Amino acid sequence: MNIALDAADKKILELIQQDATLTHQEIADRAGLSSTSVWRRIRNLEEVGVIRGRVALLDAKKIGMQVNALISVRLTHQGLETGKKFEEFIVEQPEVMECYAVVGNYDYALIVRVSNVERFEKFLSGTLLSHPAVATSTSSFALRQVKYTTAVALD
Amino acid sequence: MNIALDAADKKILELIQQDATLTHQEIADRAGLSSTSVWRRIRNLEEVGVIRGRVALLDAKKIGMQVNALISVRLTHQGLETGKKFEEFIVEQPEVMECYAVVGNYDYALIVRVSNVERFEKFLSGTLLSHPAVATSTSSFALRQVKYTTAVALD
DNA sequence: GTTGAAAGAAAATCCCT
DNA sequence: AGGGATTTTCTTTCAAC
Repeated sequence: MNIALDAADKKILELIQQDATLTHQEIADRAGLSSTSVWRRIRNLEEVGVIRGRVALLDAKKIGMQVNALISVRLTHQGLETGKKFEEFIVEQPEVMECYAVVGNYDYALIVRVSNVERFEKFLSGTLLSHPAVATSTSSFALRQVKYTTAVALD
Repeated sequence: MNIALDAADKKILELIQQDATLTHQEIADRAGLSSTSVWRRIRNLEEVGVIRGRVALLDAKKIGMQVNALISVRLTHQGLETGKKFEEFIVEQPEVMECYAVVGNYDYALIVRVSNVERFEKFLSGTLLSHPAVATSTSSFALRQVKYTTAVALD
């Protein structure tokens, strides 16, 4: 399950986590490798699934998706079946960017992104709270996104 | 500030948010455009900053970054100066994937990713709680990442 | 002003040592 | 693992709508 990375792999991953448009040659120069070697290593990292994919990141504000909400959800029952149903439902909701199963006062933490407060209200009462597995929820709006990175630190 | 997108732009963005390795020709085929047109539109979307960049996403579990923590932070003072210092500090911490300024019982919500619980403990007491602006914090570990997407829904 | 076809440049991929 | 040929893709140009 756990894949070992050498220093060259880590360097490559650090670079492409920040900028996936770098050419193999640019990566090779910065990592002290040949471009063929970079190509082969990236191919391997993709094959074993360390690299899940490459995506374009958008500036959500610039396209009018300005509301970021943090929601805590408590389910009606904590059994496996209820959780499974809820999770399948969550994965299908385009407004939900992230969902974490947690323990404690609530069962799930969600990060939701919508264009405005009306849409949020619609998502909350029309979608989330309408789901039979959901008992209660607590929402708060993010005033600002102080930091957002997809790059995990490789230590 | 807010940039208007037509149907073709939205289709292109939807596709490259899911997979940035698609060629212009593949995008063109799926969006009903020519590859030149796709190229020009993507270039414009980059210039106006709608596309912030392209990055490689990794499978954090496979490289041993298995601990995902959600942390609520309350500052000692809610003045601008304290907040600014804290935010500058947070941006520099590689363990912090996301940070949101919120209102309510606490001031910031953090998502932190580290390799193991020892590293988390080190980050929490050695880094976060050692910062003079931090008054209190509440942490919970994510049992599971149910959903994680970087793709915002364009409606 | 926006489109698409086709040429030219650049990069990715594969082969061979 | 690296150098170089081949293939694919990206970028630019230019003519048409």
